Amino acid sequence: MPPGKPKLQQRAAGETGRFMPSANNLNILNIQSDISGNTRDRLLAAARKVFSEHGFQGATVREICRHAEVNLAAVNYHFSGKEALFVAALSFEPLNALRNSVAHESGAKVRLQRFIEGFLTQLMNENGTPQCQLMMRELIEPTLALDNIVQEVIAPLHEFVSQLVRDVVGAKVTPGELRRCVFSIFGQCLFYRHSHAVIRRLHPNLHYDKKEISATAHHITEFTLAGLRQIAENP
Amino acid sequence: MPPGKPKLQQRAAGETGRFMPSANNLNILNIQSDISGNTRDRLLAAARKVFSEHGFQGATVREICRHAEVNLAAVNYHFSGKEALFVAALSFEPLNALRNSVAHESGAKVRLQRFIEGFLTQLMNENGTPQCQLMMRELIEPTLALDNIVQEVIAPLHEFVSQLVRDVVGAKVTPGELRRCVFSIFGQCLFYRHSHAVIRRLHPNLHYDKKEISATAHHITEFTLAGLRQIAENP
DNA sequence: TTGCGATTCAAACAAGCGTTTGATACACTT
DNA sequence: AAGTGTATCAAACGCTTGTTTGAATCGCAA
Repeated sequence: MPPGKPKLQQRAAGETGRFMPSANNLNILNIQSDISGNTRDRLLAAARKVFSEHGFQGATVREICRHAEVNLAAVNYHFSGKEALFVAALSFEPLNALRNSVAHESGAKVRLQRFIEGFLTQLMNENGTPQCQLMMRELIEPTLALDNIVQEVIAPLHEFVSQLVRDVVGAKVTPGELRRCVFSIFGQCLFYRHSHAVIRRLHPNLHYDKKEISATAHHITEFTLAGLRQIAENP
Repeated sequence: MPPGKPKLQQRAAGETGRFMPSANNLNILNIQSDISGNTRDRLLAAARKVFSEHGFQGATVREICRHAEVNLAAVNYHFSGKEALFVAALSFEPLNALRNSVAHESGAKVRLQRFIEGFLTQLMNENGTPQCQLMMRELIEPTLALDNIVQEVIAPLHEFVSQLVRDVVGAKVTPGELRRCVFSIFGQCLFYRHSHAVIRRLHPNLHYDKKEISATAHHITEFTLAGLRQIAENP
């Protein structure tokens, strides 16, 4: 039993578990399990996957634990519960890294192109980080840490794109028009994630591999730049 | 008890319930309840409201029945269960009506403008039909009748917008570019619904009344037309 | 009035949920 | 070798869910 109130563990980074549980001791048979890391890390990885697929309400801790091959009680031992696990599974690094990597490109149009392509890649990359997809899922099902997410990631991201738009259309654009331009950019990108179930049914043979993502990013960039020029010319 | 297997009632349209239940007999005190119609219709109305707010998984039949002021068992009596109630609550008429009303406008740009404004209105209108919002909710949480919805509404809608795009950019556009243009249009519109929780947090003082919806529709139209012209000129 | 089918009711049911429990197994210190 | 704290385990708890049940109530017809 955990001593006192063991919730919200104070663990040093990289600390390893003490033993392998009997359900996981495939290694005594020299069988390599494809599960890596300790229980806590496996839980985080499984949580990102399951939460991003089914949403917070749709995901069950039993499925997460089954996927992580850990005991059911591990969620409440290593975290405080399902909700804390969700918050811990969130990660703002990929999107912040994208913002930073694009920021010191030269030329407004290049920065816009790079941002859209990077953003689309994070949204669509199936084998990539589900952390971004997990966050996008939260945007639609606003129950938990949305206030925090907006403050930490979304607002800086919108401000960043706002600056990109200003660099293209000039600083004399009205706040309302600026906001709508930013929304048009995000809307075009997010559509591919939010509506991907519909897209799959409309075009069953269409797969968003690296090439298709690149073509899509090129389209959105050209489409957007033309729209922005239109706004700039007719204020 | 219902005779045999009473599910999937065969009811004539407009048939009324036989008596007012004791929980609802406010009329003996001459108190006018704001609930109108029979049990089945009240259930449908409440289901549209609750489902569109919380999604299929998030909504509970208890909340729906409480909202409809109806006994809990009514869902399984008048329908076969929660899932059948959801399917029955879906309504394709508003979007099909929009398509038809726009179809016989003259001029491609006018049709596009009218469609975007009408679509945005159905998406955002808070006091309006929650049927469209209920359907849009289903697009993100693809569990139930999505195949049917895509076939009945989404596919015709995309085909309709595809024709609008062809009318603007010409028929020689490639299928891939055509598809991406349609996605850009829908993406810009749907953003305001899918991300409205984020928008509310980013701009707390911004409310999408009739005037703001109109301005937004105007922006999307101009933005899109410029993008389409760009596509048409650089094939 | 009596009987009957349709409808509504309160109550309970079975299943699934997140969470808790107490025992057990391990690594490490003394 | 014994003790201590950490981690995992199977099992159960309390609660909510969708659904079912059998009785009660209504309009209506004989």
